[in-house]
Parts: sequence; C-alpha cells; structure tokens
Amino acid sequence: MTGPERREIEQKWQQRWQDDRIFAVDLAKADHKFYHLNMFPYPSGNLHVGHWYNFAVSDIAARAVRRQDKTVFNPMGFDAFGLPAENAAIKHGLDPAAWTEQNISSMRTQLQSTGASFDWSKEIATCRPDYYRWTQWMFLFMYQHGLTEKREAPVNWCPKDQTILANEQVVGGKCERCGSEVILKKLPQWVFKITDYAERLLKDVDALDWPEKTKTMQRNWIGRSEGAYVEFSLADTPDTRLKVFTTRVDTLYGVTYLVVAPEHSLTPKLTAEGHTEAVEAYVESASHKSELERTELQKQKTGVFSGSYAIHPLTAEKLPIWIADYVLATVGTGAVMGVPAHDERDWEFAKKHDLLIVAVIHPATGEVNANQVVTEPGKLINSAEFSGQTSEEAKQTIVAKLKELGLGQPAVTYRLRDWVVSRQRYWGAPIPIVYCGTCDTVPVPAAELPVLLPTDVDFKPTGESPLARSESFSHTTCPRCGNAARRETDTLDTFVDSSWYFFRFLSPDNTAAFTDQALAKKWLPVDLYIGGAEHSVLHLLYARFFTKVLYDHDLSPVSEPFQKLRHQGTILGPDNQKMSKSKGNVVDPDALVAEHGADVVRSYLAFMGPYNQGGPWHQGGLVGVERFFNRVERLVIESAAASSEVGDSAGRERHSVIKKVTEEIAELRFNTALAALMAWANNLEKRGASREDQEALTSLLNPFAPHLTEELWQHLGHEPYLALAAWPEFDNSLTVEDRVIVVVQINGRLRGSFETQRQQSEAALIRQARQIEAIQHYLTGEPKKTIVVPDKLINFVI
RNA sequence: GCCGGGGUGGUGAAAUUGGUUAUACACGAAAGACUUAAAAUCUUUUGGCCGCAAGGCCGUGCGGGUUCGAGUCCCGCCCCCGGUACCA
Repeated sequence: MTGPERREIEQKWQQRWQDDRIFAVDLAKADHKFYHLNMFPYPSGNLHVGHWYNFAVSDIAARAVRRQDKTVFNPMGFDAFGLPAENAAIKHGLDPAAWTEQNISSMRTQLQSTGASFDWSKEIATCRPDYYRWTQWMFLFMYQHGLTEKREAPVNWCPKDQTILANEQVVGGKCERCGSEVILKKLPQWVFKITDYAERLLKDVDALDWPEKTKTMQRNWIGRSEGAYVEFSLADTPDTRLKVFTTRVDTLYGVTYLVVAPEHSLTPKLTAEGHTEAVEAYVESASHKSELERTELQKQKTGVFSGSYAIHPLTAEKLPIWIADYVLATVGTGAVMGVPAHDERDWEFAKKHDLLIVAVIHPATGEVNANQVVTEPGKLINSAEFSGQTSEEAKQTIVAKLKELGLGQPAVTYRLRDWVVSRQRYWGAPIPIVYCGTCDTVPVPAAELPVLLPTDVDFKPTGESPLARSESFSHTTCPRCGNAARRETDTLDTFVDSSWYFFRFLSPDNTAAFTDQALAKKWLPVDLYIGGAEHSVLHLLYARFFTKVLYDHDLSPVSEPFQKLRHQGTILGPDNQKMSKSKGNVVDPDALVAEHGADVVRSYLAFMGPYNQGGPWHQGGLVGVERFFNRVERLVIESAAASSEVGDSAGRERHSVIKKVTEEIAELRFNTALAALMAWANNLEKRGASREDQEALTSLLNPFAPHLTEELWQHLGHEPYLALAAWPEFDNSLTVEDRVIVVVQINGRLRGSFETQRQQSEAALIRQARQIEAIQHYLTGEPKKTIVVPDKLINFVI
C-alpha cells in the first residue's frame, strides 16, 4: 500500500469508529474498569511529533488493554487557560476565548488523525465556564476548610510577565515560562496551605506504583527535616524571643552568634541605634537579589551586624545577632543559630566576619582541629553536663532540657512551601471572592458560580490584574449585605485547573457537582497515568494534594489519584535540541502522515526506542516500519494460508510471540513488542503462515496499526471491529520449545553444543556433553568442577 | 557540589535472576537477481584487526577486582542527560 492509499483507508476507519462511537464508554454500566489517562495538553493549536509520542503511542497500551476484558476509559481534554492565549490577545488583539476554542477544534481534528482511541464524548476544556465554575468551587471549598487564606508574602515576581510565580514555578532562579530573572517582592496573595498536608503527601508516596525516580523527587521536594525549635531571648528586651530551627541541637554549646533573614519581621526591631543605616541599606540590596543569587552564586557570605544581642538559653552568654541573606525568610523560622565549628555556611560566615568559633563536637573519626569545620556527628565536648554524650543522645537530652526551661521543643519542618495561587492575569478562573466595606472578605456563594470572565478587558500587563480595569466586573454587590462591593480581580494559577480534571472527565456535564460521586467511586483511581517527567513535582503534587483534601471530606473515594504512573520521554529535534519554532527544528507530523499514513508514524515512534527515553527524531527508520506493514499485508492477503499448522514448532512460536507482545505492551515496551512481531513475520514469510498465524499477526498488530489491521481483519472474513475483538490468548505450556540447545564450555570458553530434550537431569546432560568429540579432546581426566545450568549450559573447569 | 539515569556496531537500539557464540529488530551501506530503465520487491554480506582460506586475536566509556563465567556485580576514574540548590 502506498502512503496515500493508507490515508484513504485510515480516514474511512476513523469515520466509522466515530460514527459508531465505539470508544465512547457508558461509565455507569461498564464492567472491569480501566481508567487510562494521558496528561491533557495545552491547546497550542498545532500538534507536533511530541504530542504524537504522548498520545498515539500510549494509545497502543489503551487499545491492548481494551481487548483484554477491560472497559477502557480514555478521555481527552484541554488544559486551556494560560499565558499563550493572553499573549496572542496582547499581540494581535484576538479574543482569548475564541483563539483557544479555535485551537481546540484544530487540535481535536489532529488528535483524531492519530487513530488514538479517545472517548471524545467526555471532552473538557478548563477555560469553559461549565468547567471553571467548579475550579472556583474548589477554591471556595479550600476556603471553607481553612486551607486558603490571603497572606502578605514574599513572592517571586517575573518582571517580564508581570506576574507572580509559585516557588515551584521558578526554575533555576528564572521564570519557568519566559526565562526572565525572577525578583522577590512582598504582596498580598491567596495561598493554598499545601504544607498542612506535607506529612501525608510524603508518607503516601511509598505505596505508589510510580517510577522510583519520580517518587524520590517528590520526597526531596517536600523535604522533611527533623530537629528542634530553640528560642533566644533578646538581651535588651527579654520578653522578645527569637526562634530558630536547627537539625543540630547537639551543637547548641557551639553557638556564637545568630542570623536572621533580611525580610524577617523582627529585623527592624533588632536593629540597634547607630546601625539603622547599614541594616536598611543591606536589606534594600538583598531585595534585589533573587533567591538563586542569594543562595547559590554567592561564595562570599555577606551580612551586617544588627547591633543587638541575644541570650544563649543554656549558658546565658551574649550572642551577636547578624542580618544575612544566606538565610531565607521563607525557610524554617527565617532565623538560624550560627555554629561555625560545625556548619560549613556558618564557618565561612564566621571567618569572613571574624566571629568566635567554638568546637563542641569531637568527630567520630580524627581529631579536633581548630582550622577545620566538622560537620559529622561525634561526641560532645565543651558542653557542660552534656559533654561526653553522643550527638544522637544529646539531640534528645538537650531538647528535653530546653523544653523544661520553656525555651525549645522538638520540631519537624518541611522544605515544601505553601502554594501561591493568585495570578495578575486575565486568562484564568477568577477567584470567587468579594471585598465589602462592611462584611470584609466574602466568598461568592456556590450557587452564584461561575464568576464569569468579563470580555471588556484591556489585556496589557501592568502588574495589576487586567480584571481590575473592567468596571463591569470589579464593581458588584456584597452577597451578604447587598451593599456595593469590589470583586477580587486576580485569577487562579492554571495548576489549580489541572489538579482535579481527572474527576471532571467522569461527568463533564454535571451541573450539580464537580463530579458524580457514584462514578468517581467506580472509576477512581486512574489505573494508568502517562505524562512527561517534567511534571514529576508540580502538577503531580498538587493533584495529590487536591485529592487528599477531597478525600478528607468524603468527596473522593481515594486519597491518591494516580495508582500507576509512567513517563514518556521527550522527542527532540534532529539536532538533539528541544523542538522549538525559533530553532527551526520542529518536525511536522501532518506532512509525515500525508506521506506515510498514521499507522506508520505512530508505530515508528513506538519502535524508535524505549518509551520512557525519547530522543532525537531521525526519520531514517520510518521506511522500515512501512516495509514491515507491506510484508504483513502480503502475508495476510496475497499468500494463501497454509491449510493447517506447518508443524508443532510453528504453533509454539505463535504462542510465544503472543505472550511476548502481550507482556511487553503491558510494560509499555512497545519497541521490543514490535521487534518480536517483525521477527515472527520474517519467519512466517519463509515458512508460510497458517490461518491461525494470519489472524494472530493481524490481531497483535492492531494496537500499533489500528486502521490497517481493521482492513485485514475484514479481509480474513471477520466483522468489524477488531478494535473491540478479544485479544489473542496463549497457552503458557506452548510458549517454550521442548528442545533446547545446551552449550558446553571448558573453563568458560565455548567448545561445543548439542541439541536435546529440555528438563533433563544434570547427569544426563553431562553424559551428552562428554560425548562431543571436541570436548573429549579437552577433557581427558575428571574436571576439577562442573557447573550445570539446566537447559542452558555446562561448564567443565579443568 | 549533591541526587537520579545513562555511556553497547556507521545509526536507532536488543540482551529474566551474572549463564551459550554480545549486537535481536530495524535503518544505512555494499554486491547480486528481476526490469529496456527506474521504483518496488527479493537474495547475500555488513563490530574491528590479520589472513587467499581454514582460522586467530581484540571487542559493551577508561582502569582495576570478584567469579568456573561479567554488558549485567564491586572499587576508582572520565564523559553525557535530567533534577536540585547554602534547608539551618
């Protein structure tokens, strides 16, 4: 078949699948559910090869499972809020809604052209009012349960996008979207208190069937650390206490100074007379530095003395308090105790600023050395009654003592920070809050949702939300007292939209609730979730958080949304770079499909290499797949089937191929599954295919080449659809050859081999091996040792 | 720096728990068949070196080691990719 011929039959079958709605699932009736989900795409308007890799290749797994006595729900939708639409609006004066819907409709067509077996009857798009109504409802739900609040917070500010980014959205100190250097700024923002769930988000990672790598990343991101809070009274105002967090309370006697972050709320109070100017200048300069600059680049530890002192809780010594930006306000308590002898950062800081260094730990290995920082634990010295204890013991005993004095307690902190969800952007779900002069902050009643996005909006980014400039939107009445009031004009981070969409797919038209509870109970969790590794932290963590919150209030049947997760790799341009328009290395799948057909393109992508690996696009091997399909066609159509099995081993080969392909697809190892089919087809071509062979070959190839195989299936005299026909079965006892080749080694070197019946005794195998002439030549006496691997090899050591 | 993952032919890549002769399956290349010709298809060859051949030697980033046996395990090193960032 030529490419255009393929296109013709592909369009025919796609039309039939669509007309007969064969992939639409009646969720209420279905048995043996299998929720197959791809991370839904942003509707950029153009499908590139990477999309094909995600959606068309993972469809192979969905199609195989569907035929294995499962009802597969494989929905598709669009993560449709976000910056590109707004940028298009700013640049070209387009309406973001219309622009997005147009992209959706062209992407839908393109996605259908892949032959992927999506259930389009459940399509969602997060930018539609019937969806974001429930995103807003989620916000209110969080509000109701005390999991959201407006908080003045130092936030990452992207000067180019004029918006705030969550800490997690800052990549290497730069804006994840545009790459601009991010600066710190203090603004009132709505946050979700994801840190309330830190412990559970951490603990529940263990039981997930996810790549170990991804689980490790989640754990590291949450970053639990165990230690203690220690409180230091100020020398001048003993009522005021400075609280620090430390994981090394065993080094408490080595504290020679304290450091607070420049943004710490006590900084002004701590600044003593005569130091104001220096401190203010320092705080000012620190605000211009990004977190990255402060924490990473800086080898030189800058800082300024505040002029005030704190009292050591156990020795009552006076400790100077410094302001330094290597301490971050958002981490721990925003203040640390300086133990230069036993912490590298403190050591550097103390050396630079001539602060006292007191060693209090004798390292387990080596000697106390005044010129060296010792970070490993050991035995305490110079620590009053605690001297002689190990670090481990002292961590307990010192905290106990502090607790007794009311100056400390054990504590656990997390690296995870609360999730700032406010965005000063137009194209997102408006935050459903009203500010009233009398009633203060009032949530919009759920019945009044959605709070619709206005259309009379000036999009230009000024740092203020575009919605603030819409009179019709910002002016409203208070839902509580009816007086004139003002709406919140920020919109929600798009990660909020995608944190609950897998619930919505189950009942996208539901107007009574965000999802149908009976269906949720039946269909969740997602059985297989497939998406890029770049979402290892953010999206997956947020979705888990949402699911847990809903679970806690009986609105989710599960506390984890994604039972099994797998990543697909990234397809790079031929130049081994990420595909992008500016680099001109984007591979256009439409042209490939026009020339070779969808079956060839999706199968070639599957054949390229391990699915989780991705790699640069090379077109070279594409023709190999095309040739293979032509060979299959010949095997099924042109050559008459051998009337019966050609022999016992032919049947065995078929059974073992069925087994292999079935197992490989289940593990998403599409490349080796296809290789097994190719190798088998090569053999069939030589020996002739039986009717059973032809059917099995067609059937097994179906997930890869769904169109071609429907055609062949029909040719074999079956009714459509192969897409719904039972998956071929195999008899495990027939998947192994009854004869094996056993190799014979002398000292690990291959010297001969013989074919024999499998599963023989060691003695029988050795006897046969010794009959080989070449072996007799080497093996004159008794071997020193004989190793026998049943059915495989014999090694005589002489 | 740290944490993950990886380094196998000209190319994409195979190889249960260490167990055959590493390199399956493809691509590319070379030669041949068919053809007026081309395309398509088919056949053969294709890790390197030496050799007319038989055959031999070397070979999974580099150097050691364990083992009867190592692509697979251990130690040290080099390089590439992803994540992360002074976390107290």
